[in-house]
This record gives sequence, C-alpha cells and structure tokens, in this order.
Amino acid sequence: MYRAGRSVANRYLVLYYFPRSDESAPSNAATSSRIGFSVSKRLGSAVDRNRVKRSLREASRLSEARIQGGFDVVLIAREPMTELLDRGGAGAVEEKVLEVFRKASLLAPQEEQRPS
RNA sequence: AGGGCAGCCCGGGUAGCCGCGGAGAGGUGUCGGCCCAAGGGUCGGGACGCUCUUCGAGGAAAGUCCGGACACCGCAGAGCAAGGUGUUGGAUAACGUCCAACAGGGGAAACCCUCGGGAAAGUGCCACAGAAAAUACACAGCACGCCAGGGUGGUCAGCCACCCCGGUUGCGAAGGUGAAAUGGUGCGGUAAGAGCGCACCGGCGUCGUGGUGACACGGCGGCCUGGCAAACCCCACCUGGUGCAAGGCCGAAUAGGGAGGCGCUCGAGGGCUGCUCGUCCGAUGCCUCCGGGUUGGCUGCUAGAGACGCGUGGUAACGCGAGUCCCAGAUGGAUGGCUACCCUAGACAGAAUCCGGCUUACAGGGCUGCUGACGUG
RNA sequence: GCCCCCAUCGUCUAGUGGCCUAGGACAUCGCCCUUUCAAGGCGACGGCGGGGAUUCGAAUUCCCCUGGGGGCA
Repeated sequence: MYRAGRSVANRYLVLYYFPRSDESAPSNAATSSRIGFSVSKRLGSAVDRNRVKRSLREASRLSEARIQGGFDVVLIAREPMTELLDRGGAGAVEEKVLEVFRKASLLAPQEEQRPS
C-alpha cells in the first residue's frame, strides 16, 4: 500500500488508496472498498485513540454508499484529529473524511454532483 | 446538628432507530458432497450470509513494583557468587501483602504514623570547626598535695610567708567548637576534682512474676563501652532460568546455497544460570558470518485460589458448610452514532494467559460505626 | 502484551556521600588584540527531570511518578 499506492491529505487525515487486484473479488467496481484505520500513539492514550478510531469508522460507515468501490484504502489520523473531535464532534470528522475522499476522486460520480 | 476519625459501596439512568464482537438455535439464500429422466431431489451445518435469543471493559482494566498458577528449557543435585526480606504471633497457594499485638512518636478523643534484627565478630567513614570524632593518651589547661631549685620579705640564723620554673602525683571536659563530646539534674565532698557519695530520672546486667512471644512490672547489683549497616558486612529465612511473542499442531515458500573454524568415542560442541564440580545430550555433527524464503490458520483461551447471598468458627485477616448462578474472549484487535426525557450535568480512564496484592490517577454521590476539644441549644 | 536500559548547562560529557556555591569542551554575550574578519587571550551567562525517605549532610543511597530509547513472533 505505502510503496505502490497513491496518497492525498488534509490537516487531519492522510489517505492511501490502491485498486484491488484480488482474484476472490473479480467484479471490482461492484464490491465496496476495504478501509483500514491507523491511529498512532502520538494521538494520546488508549481511550483517546479508540475514540478517534470509532469516529472514523462510523463516518466511513455512514458514507459507504457514496464511496467508489474496488479499492483498498488506509486512513491515517494526524495529531490535530483529537482536538477536532473534541470541538466539532462526529459531524466534523465525517466532513473531513468526505473531503479527503473527494480530493482522491473516490466519491461515486452520481453523488459528486449532489451538493451536500 | 456542624466538625473530626475509620470502614464499605456506587462510578449517569430510561426509551427508540442504525451499527460492532462472542455463544447458542433455525435451515426459506449461497457454497460443498451424492443421485438424476436435467425440472430438481437429498445430505451436511464445514465456509460466507440471513432470522431469532442471549452476553459484551475497570475500580483502578494503568504502572509492571512484588507474589503465585500454568508452560517450556539435555529433571533443575551440591557449593560459591548474586539478589531479596528483616520487632513478635498469626492468615494465606504465596508474598515485600493483610490482621492482631509490642515498642517509639502525634492527637482532647475516636484514631493515626514508623524498612522497627545485630554497632562488646571484624573493616571502614564521621567534611568544616574543635584539644579530642572513639582510644583514652598526647597538646593546651586546672590543683599546688609531694620533691628539687631560684627569688623577695621577716628574722642573727634555723625557720616561716608569698611568688616563679621544672618534675611527680591527681584531675577530667567547665568556657568554647560541632549534627553528635565519655550518662543527665541537684546537693554533698575535695588541694583541685571526678558516680567519689546521696536523691530522682535514663541505660545495662541479673533474679522473680505475667505472657506462645516481642515485651511489661517489681527486687537486687554496680556504673563499663557515641553515630552511620537505604557503608562493606554478620545472623536468620527465601529465590534454578525464561516468560502465553511461553508452548503445541497444520499449511505455504525458498537454494538442504556460499565462506571460515572445530571435531568423530582418549570426543568438537552444547544449559533461556555468573563460576566450579557433578549429571545429561552428542557425529556427513556443531559454531560464526554472508546470502535467500515465510510474515498464514488452529490451539493455549478462559468454570476460576470464581461470583452472590445464608449459616457457622475466629478479636481480626481468614477458614468451613450447604445452596444458587455462569459473568468479555478480540487477533489491525470488538461497547459506537443519532434522537427524546430526567438528575446531583457525568472524573480518572479501555480487557489481551489468569489470579492475590502494592503503588499511582480520579468529578461527584451514598451507607454504617465511633468520638465530643471548640461553638449552638 | 512481556522484558530491559537511560536521564547533569543550548549540545557532548566528568563527577560513586562532605574538598561541589557541580568541573571541562563547543556554542552565546562583553572586552582586548587586528585596518576589518577569523584564530588567540580574559571575563560573564547558564545545569543535577519531579516528589518523598535514609543521613548531621544526597547529583551520588532507597521508594514512587514523569519523559525518552531498545529487544522478543
């Protein structure tokens, strides 16, 4: 992933993505993308890291239908993420997740035109 | 009643929708096996889903500071080394933990605090200051009792009085130094002094009584000896090492490749113990370096020194008995999001083999018992 | 998860109970030297990660925290 994939980022997140080349999933566009989350110890204690990971996982679940299928994705949280979660809550996290997926052009085309 | 002290407990709640992990059940999806007249039928519950039921972080899950269980290590045997503990008695699987008692200290009391063996086994240290830091001697000093000498005065002289120096004898720490000074205070005593004597206090030894014991109380004796062992050490007791990434099973992949060294029963080398001995293993074998491959699955994995209330023994820690219950097991690592209402407006913080403790962090709240200084009635 | 190690001026370090009010080098600042800069000389600034305990006395010994670093499939 890190060697061959491409990456985009904003202040709170880094996103690595790579098209799936898996024999068990032949119809790439039909299956939804796999998303992994990476939260390092720099972000705080175990409780803080779990909170960040859960908010990222919830944001990805709520917007799963809008994300283009057929990719492996890794989302890495950066240090200001804990402050964003404390201040803005889950809504702000979801907004930033969508922003970074839009930068990578991984949002489905029909969803792209709808102003959210 | 405020306050104080001790012990125990709780750690947001309720409802709805969506979502995550485990277990169990179902068999209308898919998958797999078998049969087939090609429509399907049947079996399975192994895999992926689906439906239903049920469970789903903590009092510290934390720090990893101790103690165990469990597992492995060519059975762990002996000695040394190393490390740990340290009043007494008990509890316990065990402990450096807990309970009770003792000693010392604090508080008016309830109660609280204390790593609390040995300094006459030995070695070492005690800076600066001070005569001296552990040994009672020297130096400085006091007394001028005794001896010898000198000087002055009185006296004819002997001799007497005073002074000086030296020796001898006796003396012990006042002034002062220091964190600490050779038992303390007072009185007597003396040339000057000193437990030299006496009284009280403190310490030591010994005897008696009480107590399992630490120790306490009382009698008698005599006055001999600072501190530091979280300095080395001595004594008593304890410890084999490594840790679930321990360990077991299955599968996949690569090249049983290259260089160097040692050795084949008189033996290289080998312990996941630092050394010695003992013991054991050991032959196209072992060690070091270079180079290459795999970063899969199952198991260990949660029913236990288990939880709950009851009875019972014990001052207590805790033990015993019968009853009821099953209460997380993830493996990129599961508890969340949204909405509504209520309250005291939610702190510290997330299981990773398990358990008993310790330590550290913590918003707030509840219950029980005890105490009575001060203030109010 | 389990097991180890370390912490002294801004940086690298010495110091193993009292001689430490902690020494040295580089860096910074000031003065001298030089026409000026560098080098050199003199001087200044600046530190024992935090708390408690033992001791008369702790950077040093013991305990608890804090912050770094490493190893184990």
